[in-house]
Amino acid sequence: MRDKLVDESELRCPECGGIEFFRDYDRAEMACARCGLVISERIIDMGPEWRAFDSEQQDKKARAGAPLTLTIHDKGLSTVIDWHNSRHLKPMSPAHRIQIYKLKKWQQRSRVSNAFERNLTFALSELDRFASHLSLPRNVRESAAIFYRRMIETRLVRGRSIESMVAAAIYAACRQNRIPRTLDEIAQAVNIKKREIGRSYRLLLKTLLTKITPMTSVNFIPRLVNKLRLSHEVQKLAITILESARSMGLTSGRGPMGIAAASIYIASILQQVKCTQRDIALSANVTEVTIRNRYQELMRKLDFVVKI
DNA sequence: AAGACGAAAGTGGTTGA
DNA sequence: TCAACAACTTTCGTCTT
Repeated sequence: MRDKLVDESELRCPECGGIEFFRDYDRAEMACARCGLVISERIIDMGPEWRAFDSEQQDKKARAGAPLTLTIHDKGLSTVIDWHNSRHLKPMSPAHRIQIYKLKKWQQRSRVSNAFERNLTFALSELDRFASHLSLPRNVRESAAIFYRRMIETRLVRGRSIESMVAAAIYAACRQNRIPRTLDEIAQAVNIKKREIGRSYRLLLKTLLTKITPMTSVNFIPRLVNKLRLSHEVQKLAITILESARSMGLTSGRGPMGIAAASIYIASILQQVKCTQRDIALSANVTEVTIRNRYQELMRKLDFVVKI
């Protein structure tokens, strides 16, 4: 299958500047149609053929179905019996119609028959709701779904609230994907006590033997910088400060947000950008006092590292 | 007057017996 | 389960720009 000429409007071949590409799904490559340069490997085609230019193609369009996803309990693969008739066939008799309707009902029941499926169905809809609240990207939702599936498989969810386990899965997925969300934010979005999510999260790590590298304060910097509308230079400097602070062991045992906030504060001073402790404290959800304390610790020990 | 500073008391979570 | 503990917050008076 190497016959698709696609037009990736914003993509250009770095070799010849061509704008048309072959997609080779068998080898998962994309190549320039003019010079043959392989642009990218590992393209994934999970989408159906959405385009249709005439009525004939419109009819053919259904050949692929919706994208495969782990956030629907059967990965979106189940058969759904349509209650309406296809327009290619002759109209159904009323008796036939009733038969089809019953068939549909039982088929739907069997889809979510066992406890596993029922649990998953509910949990994944909750997951989607929570993830929307937190405006999390697709990939985080998918890995949260994977976590949750594994949690059910190891019987971790039994006897515990589905919501808190879903929240723990989301928290784990955020950390795994380096999308910084604090426990506080998640607790607020899902309306569950922070303590409970934390407990579920620890359980998740222990039972699934998952290694998730601890969230470092560096992960919070881009978000804070963005929130405060600071320049990229400030961000780079703040990260440098943070890295040297960490290498000197100044970050252990401290709240990551406080340290991130303090290094941004220092960076903004060094860059001579006006930014008050108050503003940063507000964006970082810590107090000015905490920023001050961290900031002074950092300045005391780092003054010879960061030269003005 | 706004922002920064720092002392002191209070709060909520963790740890270890 | 409980006390000790560290980190962090709240509050408020004072200093600096």
